[in-house]
Parts: sequence; C-alpha cells; structure tokens
Amino acid sequence: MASPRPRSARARDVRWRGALAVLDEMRREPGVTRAAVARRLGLSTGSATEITARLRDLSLLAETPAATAARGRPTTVLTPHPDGPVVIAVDLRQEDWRCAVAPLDGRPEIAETGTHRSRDPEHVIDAVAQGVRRLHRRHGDRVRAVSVAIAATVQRGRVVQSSVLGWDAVDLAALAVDPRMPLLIGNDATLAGLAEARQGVAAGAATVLHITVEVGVGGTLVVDGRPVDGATGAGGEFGHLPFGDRDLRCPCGARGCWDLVVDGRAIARHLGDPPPRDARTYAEQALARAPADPRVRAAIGRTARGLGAGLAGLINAVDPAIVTLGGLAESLRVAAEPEFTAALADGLMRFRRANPPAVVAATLGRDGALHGAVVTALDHVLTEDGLAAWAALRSFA
Amino acid sequence: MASPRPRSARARDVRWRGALAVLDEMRREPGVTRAAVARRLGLSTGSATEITARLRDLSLLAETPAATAARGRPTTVLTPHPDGPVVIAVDLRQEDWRCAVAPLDGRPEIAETGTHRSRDPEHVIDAVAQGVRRLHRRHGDRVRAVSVAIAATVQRGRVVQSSVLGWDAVDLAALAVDPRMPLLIGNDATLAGLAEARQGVAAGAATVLHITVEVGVGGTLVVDGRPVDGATGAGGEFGHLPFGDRDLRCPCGARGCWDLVVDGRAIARHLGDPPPRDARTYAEQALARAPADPRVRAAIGRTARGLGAGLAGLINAVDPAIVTLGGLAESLRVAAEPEFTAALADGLMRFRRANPPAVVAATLGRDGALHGAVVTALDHVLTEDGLAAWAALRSFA
DNA sequence: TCGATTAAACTCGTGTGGCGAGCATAAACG
DNA sequence: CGTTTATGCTCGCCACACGAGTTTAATCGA
Repeated sequence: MASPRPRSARARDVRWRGALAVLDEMRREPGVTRAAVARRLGLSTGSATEITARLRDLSLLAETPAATAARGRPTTVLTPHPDGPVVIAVDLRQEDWRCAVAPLDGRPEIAETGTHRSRDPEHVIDAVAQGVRRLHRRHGDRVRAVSVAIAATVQRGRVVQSSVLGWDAVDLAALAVDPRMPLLIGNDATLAGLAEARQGVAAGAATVLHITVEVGVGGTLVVDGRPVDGATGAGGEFGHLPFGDRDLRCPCGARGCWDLVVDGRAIARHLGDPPPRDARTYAEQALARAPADPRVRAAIGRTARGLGAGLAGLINAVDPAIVTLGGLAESLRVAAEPEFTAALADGLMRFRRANPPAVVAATLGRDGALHGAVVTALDHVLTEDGLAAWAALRSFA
Repeated sequence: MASPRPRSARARDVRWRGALAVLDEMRREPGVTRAAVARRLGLSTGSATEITARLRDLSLLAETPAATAARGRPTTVLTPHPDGPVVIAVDLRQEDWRCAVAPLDGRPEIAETGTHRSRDPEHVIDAVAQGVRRLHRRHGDRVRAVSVAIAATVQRGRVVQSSVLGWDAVDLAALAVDPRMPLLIGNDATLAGLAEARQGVAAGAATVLHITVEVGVGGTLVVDGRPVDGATGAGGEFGHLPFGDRDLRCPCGARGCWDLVVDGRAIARHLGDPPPRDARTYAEQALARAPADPRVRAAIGRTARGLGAGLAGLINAVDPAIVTLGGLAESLRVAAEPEFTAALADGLMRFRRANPPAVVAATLGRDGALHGAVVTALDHVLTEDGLAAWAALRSFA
C-alpha cells in the first residue's frame, strides 16, 4: 500500500464530496448556520447555494431562518430534514437494552427499552429484534443502518464472548431487519470511547485514549476519529495487557492481566474477601464504604495505583493527546486521587512528565456506547455510497 | 470531528486526485504497466491517456514500452521521470550515517555515508548536513523533502533523547538545506515498521505491529499505512509498558519497563553479569555462545519468554493482522523458539488462540529505517500541495 | 421613516477532470 | 496476411465547484 489510504480516481467519488462535507458540519455542530459552514469549508456562496438546494431536494437537510444577531442578510440554520434518513442504535447491556433513533445530527432519541427477564441469548435477541422491527416499521425506508453496542468482545462483526452477559459466541444477525441494511456490531467500551472522541470531552483531539472499568478494563484508542480496533475489530482489549501479577490466571486464558488488578476482584483480594460474584457492585459498595473504613480505603488506593501504573504504560506506548476515564476508572481516581496520580507520574517516561496528557472524566457516562453506535451508523450512511443509495431511493419515490 | 477525517469540498482537492492515484500505483508497484493501473483504479482509457500525458508533461513520470507477453496492443510501464522529483533520506545510527536519494518509486540509492568520529551532536549533525547539502547541490530543485530516521526518541519533529547516541534534546534543523523544504524527523524503529507495512513482508495488511529489539524495544503500530504515533509523534514506545519486573527502575524514569527484560541487560542479569556497557553487542555474543553453553541458552530462553509474553499482551490490545520482528527480537525468537512460542500462546486471550496473527521476521533488515524515511518523505511529496508546488516550479522553468 | 450599510444568497458563465463510445493501432495467432 | 485481442487516442458530454456580479433581507442612523 503506497499511499496511506487508497485513492480512487473515479469521478463517482467526487460526486458527493461537497454535500458530505456540509452534512458532516451539520453533524459535528448541530445548529450551525449555512454561512458558517460555507466559511469553514472554504466554499463559495455559489457552491453553498447549489449544495444546500440539492440536499434539500433530497430530503437530507432542512433550512430554518436563523435568529439574526447582527446586520446583514440573515442566514439559515441547517437541520436534519424531517423526512431524512435515520439510523437505529441499540445499547445492549448487562441488565437491559435500549433502542434509539437518530437523524443526521446524531442526536439519539431513545424509543424502545427493555429489561432482560432471562439472559438467555435467544430471549434477549428476540426482545431486542422486536424493538428494532417496531422502529423500522415506524420509520420505514428512512432507516439506513442498525448499529449495536454490546457489552461483549466483538470480532469481525460477531459476538465472540461476553462475561457480563454470560454468552459465548452469539450471532446477532437476527437484529438485521433487512439483509441489505448494514448491521454494525461494536463493543460498548470501544463505542463509548469513539463517542467521547467525536462529541465528548475529547472532541477535537486527534489521538484519544479512552479507558473504562466495569468488570475488567475496556476502552479504545481513537485516532483521527476512528477507533484503532485492529484486524478483526477486537482491538482495545487493554485489560489483557500483562500489567498485573504474573501469578494470577485470568478467565480470558492469559495470565497477569491488568483486568485483575483494577476492578472489584482486586479490591476483594486486597481485603481478603473471596472473589465477588458481581465485581461491579462489589466495587461500588467498597467505594461507598471507603471514606469510613481505612482498610477499604487502602484497598481502593492499591487498586487505583494499579490503574495509574498501567495507564502510564499505555500513555508511554500510545502518546495520546488526552485520556478519558469512564465507569469505575473515574470513580477509582476520584476516590484515591493521590495514589492514582503518584502511580501515573511514576510510570511515565521522564520526557513525558513535563507535558503529560490531560486525564479527564468521560462526559457521556452511561450513554456513551449508545452515542458511539449512532456515530458508526452515521459514518456508514454519510458516505458516497450511502448518499447515492438514498438518492436512488428518493428518485423512485 | 464528525467525520473520520475532515472532508474538504474545494475543487482544488480534486485537481490532482487521478494523478496521485496513478503515481501511488507506480510507487506501490514499480514496474506496473499503464493498462494495469487503469484497470485497478477503474479509470477509462481516456482518463488514463489524459492523466499520463499530464504527468509526462510535468516530468513526473516516464513511459517505456513494456515487454509484450500476450496478444493485443502492447502497453507501457510507468517509471519515475529521469528529471522528476526526488527525496533525500538519512539514516542516522549509533555508529554511522547514510544518505540516500529516492525518486517517486521509492527505491533509495545510497549516495553518501560516514562513520561518527565523535558522537558529539554538533559533529555528527555537521557531517550529515554536509552530505545532505552535497546531494542537494547535485539534484537541485528536484529535491522535494529531506527525511531523517534516527535512533532516538522523537517528539514534535525534534529529538528528545537518545540513549544509543548519548544525546539529550538535539535540534536537527541544521539538516534543512532550505527553510521551505520539509524536514521530517522520525524514530528509526517506527520508520522501519512503516516500511515493513508498506513494502516489506506485511505489505497489504491493514493493521501491522512491528517490534524490534536493539537496546530496549522499539516498534510501531501501522494502521492503513500510517504509523499510529500519537499526539506528539512519540508513540510506539512499547518498551516502556510495565510488562517487566516492578522492582527494576528503567533509565527512562519509569519502573517495570518491558525494555529491561528483553535485551542484553536481561540476559546479563539472568547470567549474574554486571549491566553491560553495550547491551546490543553483549546480546549478540550471548546468542553466539548459547548453542554451546546451557546456562547461556537458559538465560536466552528466559529473555525470549519475556519477549513472547509481552508480545502476547500487545496482540491482545492491538489485534494486528501480522507481527513483524526486527533486530534481536527475531534473533531471540529463532534462538529460543519453544520458549518464545509457549510464552506467546500462554499470554494470548483464549479466543485469539484459534487464529493468532502471523509472527514473521522483518525483511528489510538494517535498511528498514532508511526505506521508512523515504516512505514518509514521498508521502509529503505525493499530495495535492506537493504536486501543485512541483507544477508551479516547472511552469516557471 | 427611509436611505445607507452590511452580510448573505442567487445567477450564470467558466473551467477542470473524468466518462464513455467509437475509432485507430500494434502486437500475436493461425 | 487477415483475424483476434488488448490497448491507446479523440471527442463530445456531464457534474461540480468557482467567482464575479447582482439581489435580498436585515440593522443602523439621521
């Protein structure tokens, strides 16, 4: 591969360039004015007129008069067209699931939810599929992609394993309402990181490291707005870097995994408790007890140190501009700031200490994965092919 | 950032698209025929005619009749134009330096070399700068970029530190023959990995992990042909992931670094020797003695295990399609294959074991860094702006 | 209240680059 | 030496952005 990404020379690739750039701006900053978009993209007013007109005709965008602030002819605000394309995003979590619909501005509206009565894959998938189908019926052809965030290891678009759900390999193909419609499956932590990098605290940074702790560590490295998720899509399994105790065998099959020293299991070990059934809840309870109980506080401190030390190593290796912490990772840092910070500093290479990356709390919280699912879905829709398909559909109607 | 990479809508961005695609093909596969390029890019023969004519007029490419194999009108092979643009690549190593010139097919021809008489930065830079200047005089305006591969940590285009050269922060700006010409500085292991991913064994793979051991570990992750080198360009410091012994303090300032358990220093420790002055040479000597001396063989085995275990963790985290090993990393694997393989397998997550990435020897050897320097330099030249600058230059002449 | 000012939108002629159909050409085959 | 085959060339066409000139819709100020 000579060039970073293959360049295609066909004119077809150029057909939607301007239109995509405009839609991307609308997506990045819902509520932008048309004039601002044109300025930012360096478009002449003529091109702006032409492009917006085309997009309006295709029901891809609507213009509403902008509140006039200064003198001059008022401009318009670009918004998704009321009959424009939408995507369905699903967040499939340990105890429940949520289905949302999002238009091109990427703002999901949660429309269907449910709590797992049984964790049996068939039951869960069936319930979710019904929700997806209801949304599909409601929005018809407007639905352009279905994207699923799931608390599981995902490889080549398939669930390989999920400890929190208790699943082995599971096929989610039943969630596809239509075989021709893209069905995108992604790991929840990866998608949450993607969302932070695109729209959350880390928006604008080119290299973002997201780390989250629930049971074990999850996360992703996002470079130029795309998660670095490897050859099979199963990258970001930072929890299985051997930062931990070589003598501990991890359920994943490896040994010394970081996973084992940063979550509820680590806290339990430090406290001499047996391995907790639900490490997440155990950790939360310990965090609650910590202020009152010095023994628990110490165990939390030790765990935070494990988190900080591993994070320092990752920063050394990956050199992010910013690190976002989600879930228990942020809670641990807050609960044991001195230990965390000391371990982090101690683990950084000397030349990095003068100017380390900011380490901040993720802002999207429990909604991160859902937002990330919307992001990947829209990335599929807002392509030359995606728009061409939409345009073809429209012209038949 | 809504879209993975900002899309610009300006027509200027389109002006060189086809031309760049053709030049990229020539670069990727020197000796391609024009017909093959057109087929691969989906260009009509009309476009191919137009584009090659334009490129020929601009001295960017030459056509020579291809050896006719089958029936049909014979086509031509595309080669760099004899008066076309070139780049200067420098490989600055521990004991010597080399300067090469490469045309657009990316094949460097080594033209100037020297051995450090003193490692004093000023002396070294002065000698290299003279070499670069001589090449610049020889090729004049044809030189479009200077790219330096150096055995040092590089941040924001500056050398931060080099243990093998014994340098602290050093400014290489003196190597710029002209302030307007791009001067690109890169870490040698990163560039070697880039070269492997583009032209070496790993060519074609979208996610490549390159690991090399000299003194400590170097390497890089290359995704879609671009090294993932972080916010400041100092990514790829895998040697400072805390895979090692927490009690060992690394010269880098951190502790437990992988560096310390995979190179000559580790072998010496296992053998009870004092820390070697030149860990690289020490390791080579140990590797030579290993077949005859079981104690040395065991120390090497232990070191190979450290390498395999860490590599497994990285594979878990990064999910490469292929891993390339350079320098002592490959030597260690060959010398202690069973230990290496066992540690690697033991460290992989279970679901990865069925289908682990190939782990292969890097093929470019000591020339990897030089090739990588050429690659980055050409990446700068073969852009819209680069070609536009060249065209402007030509039209004045 | 109404002209001046201002910022933005619209119109339209221009240019670039690729498409594709039809024709021309240079080799190998039989 | 015609046929076959793959390729190159010509030329009219089209999509899309540009940019200069014009129009429009608001605020400001006398």
